[in-house]
Amino acid sequence: MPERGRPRTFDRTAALRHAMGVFWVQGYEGASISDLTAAMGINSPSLYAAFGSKEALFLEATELYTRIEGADIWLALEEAPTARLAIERFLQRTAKAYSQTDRPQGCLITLGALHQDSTRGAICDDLRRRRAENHAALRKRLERGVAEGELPSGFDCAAVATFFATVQHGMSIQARDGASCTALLATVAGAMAAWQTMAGTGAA
Amino acid sequence: MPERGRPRTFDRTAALRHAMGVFWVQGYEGASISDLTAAMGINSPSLYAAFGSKEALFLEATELYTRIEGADIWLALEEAPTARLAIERFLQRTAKAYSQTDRPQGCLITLGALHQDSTRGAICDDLRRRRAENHAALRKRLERGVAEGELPSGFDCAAVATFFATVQHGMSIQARDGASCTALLATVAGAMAAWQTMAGTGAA
DNA sequence: CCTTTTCTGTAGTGATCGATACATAAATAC
DNA sequence: GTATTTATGTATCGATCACTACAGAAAAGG
Repeated sequence: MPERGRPRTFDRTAALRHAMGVFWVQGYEGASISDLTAAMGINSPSLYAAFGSKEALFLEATELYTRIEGADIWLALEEAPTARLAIERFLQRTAKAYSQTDRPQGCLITLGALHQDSTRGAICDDLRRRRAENHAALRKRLERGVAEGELPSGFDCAAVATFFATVQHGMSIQARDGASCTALLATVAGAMAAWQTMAGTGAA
Repeated sequence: MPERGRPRTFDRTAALRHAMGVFWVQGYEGASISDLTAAMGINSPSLYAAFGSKEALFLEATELYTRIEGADIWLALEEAPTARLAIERFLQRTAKAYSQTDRPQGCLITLGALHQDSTRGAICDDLRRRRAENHAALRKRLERGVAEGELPSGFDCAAVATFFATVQHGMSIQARDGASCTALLATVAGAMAAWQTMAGTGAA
């Protein structure tokens, strides 16, 4: 525990939260160091001393985002008694969260860095990994549904997880285009309309 | 027809096509003038003389994209005999087009500029307008289905159009993450699984 | 006290951003 | 021919990019 030296005069976590907000609105490459330091209330040397680089700051911001903003959505998967309810509540919470007007619309993980270029492969890789984790969480919940007899044994959990993950990704773009919670819930209803067909026939 | 003056030494349309490819891969702000001129085989003064500005070049590139790359997908809507087949073929052509390996994955209109900032409001507005046009095309095809008796009179065409547009947007991100055509077709199957439920109950 | 360690603000670094000035080249108009 | 018009290549422009050198300030260790 390094208590030596001049103590930091700003709240590191609060600054990180502000940086997360900037990345959320503007994306990785759209957020300049000036934007970040202005929002964080510090000068650039403090940013580099505390976080290392813009890239490292972004990675910490996505980690915070996953923990703070994303947790509630994904908790729905575990808590719901059936796979069907789990998916439905997961999408409904997504609709609500993505359209809140007191924060940026859509998802930082989905929209943060879609265009790979030479300098930010690590950023894209990190976001892709997180998106893959989300897909895996959906698939595992569906597999639990199969194991518990709610879904037929031939159910293609991976394909259905891809479908619902794709819907969620699309909702990020709809939300970024200004879609209301009501509009997003209409999409959720559409996605859930697929459930009975898929659950009945063994999917896909 | 201005035949006066020194004639242009490059093919304007071919250069525009190359610029479109750069914007498609890297997005609006990810594509630098250097990237563009290198791909177009010209120097920056020629770019500005022929296209005016980076912003104007992008707008022309999206227009070309809509006309060349997007036409085939949207033609499916008009040609198919039923609304159901129209939507299904529309999504299937999307799956194929977005996953082609001889061009960038996903859609330029969807992925080109998702982060609004002060300098590129016109770009975002243009892409949003094109996305809105796509939504309107889907809605109109569904309304035709209602008019022709294929769909019930209470069918919520706008909401269902939103659902399928959202799926298509999500497919852009999946494709950008490396999803194969097969994987995208699984998502299409999922989306179409919703059809019979929506068509039977009056949707949403 | 003095040294060490760490943070802070000022003021930059070289690189690259989008966009141009300028002289020259190549066409038409007369 | 000369004048006019437009395109081209070189060589930038000021602004901003991500990042940092440096000196002073504020703490602990001795």
